[in-house]
Amino acid sequence: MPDLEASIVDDLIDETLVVRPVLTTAPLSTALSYLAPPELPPGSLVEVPLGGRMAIGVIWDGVGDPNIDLAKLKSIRRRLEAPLLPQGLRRLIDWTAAYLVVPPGNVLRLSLPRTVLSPPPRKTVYQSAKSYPANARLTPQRKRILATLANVPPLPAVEAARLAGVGQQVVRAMAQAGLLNSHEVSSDDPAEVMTNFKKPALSSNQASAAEVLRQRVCASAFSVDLLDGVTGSGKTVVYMEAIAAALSMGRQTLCLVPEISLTDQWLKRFTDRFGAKPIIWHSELGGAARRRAWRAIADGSASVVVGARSATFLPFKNLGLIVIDEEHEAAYKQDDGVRYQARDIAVVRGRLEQASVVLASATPSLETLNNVQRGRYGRVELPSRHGVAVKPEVDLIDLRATPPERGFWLAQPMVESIEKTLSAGEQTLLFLNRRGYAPLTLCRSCGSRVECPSCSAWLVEHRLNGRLICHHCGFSKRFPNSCEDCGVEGQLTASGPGVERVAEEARNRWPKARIEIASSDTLSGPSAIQEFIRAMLEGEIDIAVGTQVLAKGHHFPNLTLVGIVDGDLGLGGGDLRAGERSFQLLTQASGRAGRAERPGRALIQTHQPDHSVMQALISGDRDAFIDAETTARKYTKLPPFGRLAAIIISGRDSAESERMARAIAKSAPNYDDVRILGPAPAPIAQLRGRWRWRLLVMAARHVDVQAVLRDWIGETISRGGVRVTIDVDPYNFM
DNA sequence: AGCACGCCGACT
DNA sequence: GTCGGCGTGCTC
Repeated sequence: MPDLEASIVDDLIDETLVVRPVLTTAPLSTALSYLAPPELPPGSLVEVPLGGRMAIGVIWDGVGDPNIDLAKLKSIRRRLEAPLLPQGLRRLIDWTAAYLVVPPGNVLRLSLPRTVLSPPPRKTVYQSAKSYPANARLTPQRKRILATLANVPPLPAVEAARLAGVGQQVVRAMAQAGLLNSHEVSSDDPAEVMTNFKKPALSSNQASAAEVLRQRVCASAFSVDLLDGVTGSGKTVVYMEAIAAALSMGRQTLCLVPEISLTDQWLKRFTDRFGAKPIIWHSELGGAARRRAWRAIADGSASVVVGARSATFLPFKNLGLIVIDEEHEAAYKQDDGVRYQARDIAVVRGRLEQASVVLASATPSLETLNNVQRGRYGRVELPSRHGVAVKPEVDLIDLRATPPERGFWLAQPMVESIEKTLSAGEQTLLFLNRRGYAPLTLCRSCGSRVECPSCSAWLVEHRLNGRLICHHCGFSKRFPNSCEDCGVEGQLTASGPGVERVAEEARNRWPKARIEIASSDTLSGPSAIQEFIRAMLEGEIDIAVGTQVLAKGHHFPNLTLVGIVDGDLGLGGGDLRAGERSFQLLTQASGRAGRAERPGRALIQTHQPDHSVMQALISGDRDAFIDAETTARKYTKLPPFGRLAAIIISGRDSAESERMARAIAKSAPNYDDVRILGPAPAPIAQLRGRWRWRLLVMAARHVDVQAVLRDWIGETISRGGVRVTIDVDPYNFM
């Protein structure tokens, strides 16, 4: 018998109940069936009994399983006081789960972070009663309260009392006496109202690009456009006009940005344009702010949301525009848990919501450019830089011909250029995408290398705090005096450069120059970054030595030289996107030079001056580089010309993991046009104490890889401490 | 994911 | 004699 007595919702006691699907956040392969009132709309948030406890779920679309054993059926316990999960999002969750071969409940969890479910705090507000009871006494204090409340919206007691200059007890007594009415309202402040505050002056190129995007938004249909323009061409100004169009259509905008790269500069431009701050969504958001944002997005009062990749799964009520800034950024790929590519999912969401999608980048991804070529995406180009700045001149320094002296990292031509820049009173950026002092510490006595105890990776020396740190798991320890293998003292020696070491060299060469390091270690948090930017702008720094935190975004008018210390870093590693990514990063870094009236110069130190990435950088011919990469991918049948999925097997026990990996490989089905590589130990074989093996599935474009994976592996599973994870369209091969 | 059910070590 | 370790399996 169905469990009826404990189950029925307070306000639904007399309803007839029917079988309905409810998706919970448990990692189950389908929605479960429950008894629920037929008139509860799909998307209602409900509490249901699940395996001896209560779980949060959402009434899903369609009908419940008609073949379900009636004895198993339970009823929903209650409906939660929350906005509906909109239909577009429900369809997106189903689509994403099927595409990534993960349980839909896991995807639902991305849309329902725990904290958003707590009911919004309420407060009691008071207003004057329509008519006063005959026996009510009107003292002078009471009259002042009535006068105060006469022409304002209902106020909380404290507030009314303060404005009237009386105690709040007066207010409460008046409510008792029937002189005031009270009611409960949400104590959350409403989202700020955006207006078409201040239209910017646009160049003619920008104006025509903005017009194309405006028309797309006004068409209220699905479309995708690449907004393609070099750094400084004004992409932000242009897509803000698309946001203005969405505002005027009364539809919401989602603006995705990589990580929390949301700068004060960007926010200032936004508020200057629209007269109010957007809703901001990222992983560090606190509980209350998160709940407020989520509800405002779901009830439609939030008109513009700027967020990191997790914002892709927010419950927009009426989404009309999705902007993906820096669409090529690898940070859009989530690399644990539900491994989604936010850019790709956002495009699907655009289709489900009949929204316009704008992909903005100076160095678009090969996948996006391919979609443009195939005519699936439009392209809006911003050809020239806005204003007077010119592209930097890019030159290579062949490290084979002019290597730096032993123990130094800057080659002679680089040193000379820096000296020229210093004497001209201009600024230099030395770019090296490697934190710390040295990536490897070895013992001169026994030759051993200092490794992380729980990862197969070297510990990186950080001299600023005297520690050795694992960049993969965060393990750290004090720099030891003696080698742990042979015990010999004073023989541990740094090998290879990090930003700290390059800064040390620069300080030795130019003792009078003001040199600062900019990496996530020295610039932790927005205030430190702001301070660094200020110091750069005011000319308090001559040479900045930085990692990719410096590669993008900021305008430093007096920065005229960018030196890439190791252009080859990132080219190796057998990652299919290594060349593309390297090109993007080095283009971004080089683009820092000379943005105002002064022409800039970028110098790249490399051992491979003939490499296609280096040639593309000096010629500035992005399209030729992309063509070559595209041809290579076509030939090797790699994405977007073929499909790729990784199967990652990991466990604390090395032998168990290997055995599982081999068993999975052995059970591989034989499909046409599907190749299976591996199992092979992952390049970082042990990570955070887990031994990892990988298989790679390569399939032709027409193959339904998801079906293959479902048949073969099922969803992500965990047995005997060994975890099997599927990564569709992997970005990270480590 | 939780939480139950289920078989082997050190404790009031 | 039990309390409890977390290994396996199910949740409408």
